[in-house]
Amino acid sequence: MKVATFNINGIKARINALPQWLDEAQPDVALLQEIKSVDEAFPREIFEDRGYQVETHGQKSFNGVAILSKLPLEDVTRGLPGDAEDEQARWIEATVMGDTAIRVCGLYLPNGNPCPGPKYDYKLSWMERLHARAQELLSAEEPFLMAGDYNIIPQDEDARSPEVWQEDALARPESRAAFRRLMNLGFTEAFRARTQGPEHYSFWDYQAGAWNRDNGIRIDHFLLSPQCADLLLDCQIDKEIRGREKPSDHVPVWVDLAV
DNA sequence: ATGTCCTCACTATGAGGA
Repeated sequence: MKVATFNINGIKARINALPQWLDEAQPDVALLQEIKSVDEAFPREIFEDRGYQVETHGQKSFNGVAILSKLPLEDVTRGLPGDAEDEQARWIEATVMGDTAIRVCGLYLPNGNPCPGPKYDYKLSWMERLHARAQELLSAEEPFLMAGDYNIIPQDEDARSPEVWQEDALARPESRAAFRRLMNLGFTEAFRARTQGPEHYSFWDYQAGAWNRDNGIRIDHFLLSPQCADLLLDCQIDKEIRGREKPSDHVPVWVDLAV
C-alpha cells in the first residue's frame, strides 16, 4: 500500500498539477495539506472520478487538510483534540480498511514564525497536543502513521543552509526538542529509516531562486508506530514534481507498506 | 531570508500568510 503526503498550497492553484501527479504516482492514500478551501468548495468529483474516497477538513483561505483513499475509510475524525477553542483546520484521522487496518493521521503543523511570539507559542502548544494524541494512539499497539507538513527541520543536515534557519521557528531548539520528544515515544521517521545524509529536501521557497539553487529544507515527514514501521518497504521524495509547471512549494513524500 | 506565490477583500491593488 502506497501512502503519500503532499502540501499542495491551495487546491485551486493545484487543480491541474495535483490530478496529474495522482495519475502518475497512483498512491492508494494521499494526505493533503493547505487545501485552503472550505469543504463545500473542494472539487471532490475530480478525485472521486479517479476512484478516491474524499474526506476534507477545510476552512476559508488558510490551512485545511484532506484524505483521498482508494480503500474504504472508516471512523473519520477532524481536529486535533485538546483545545476546543482551536479553530484552525490542521488535523484529520481515518482508518484505511485494507487487509490490515491502518489508522492514518494527516497533519499541518503550525509554522510558528515570527518567533518568539504568539504564533510560536501556538506551535509549541499544538505540538504538546500532538504528543498527547500520539500517546493515546500508541497505547493501542496497532499500526498507525502520522504524516504531513511538520514545519520542522529535524537536524542541520535537513537544510541546504542550516545557519540561515538557526533562529527560525522551523529549526529553533524548542521546536526540534518537541519533535524529538515525539519521536522518542517510539516512532520511526520513515525517510531516515531508509536514507541517510544531506541534500534530501521536500520544500523549496518560491523566492530567491531557491529551487534552481537547490536551497531546500526537509519538513514533510512520516512518523510510523512500531507496528507500522515493521511494514515499511520504502520511503521516497518525489523531488522532480517541484520543477514542473505551476508547482507547489512542497513536493510529495510517500511510503510503501507491506499491506 | 527575499529575487514569490496563494487567497481574499465592499474587484484590481494591497494585506496577510507562508
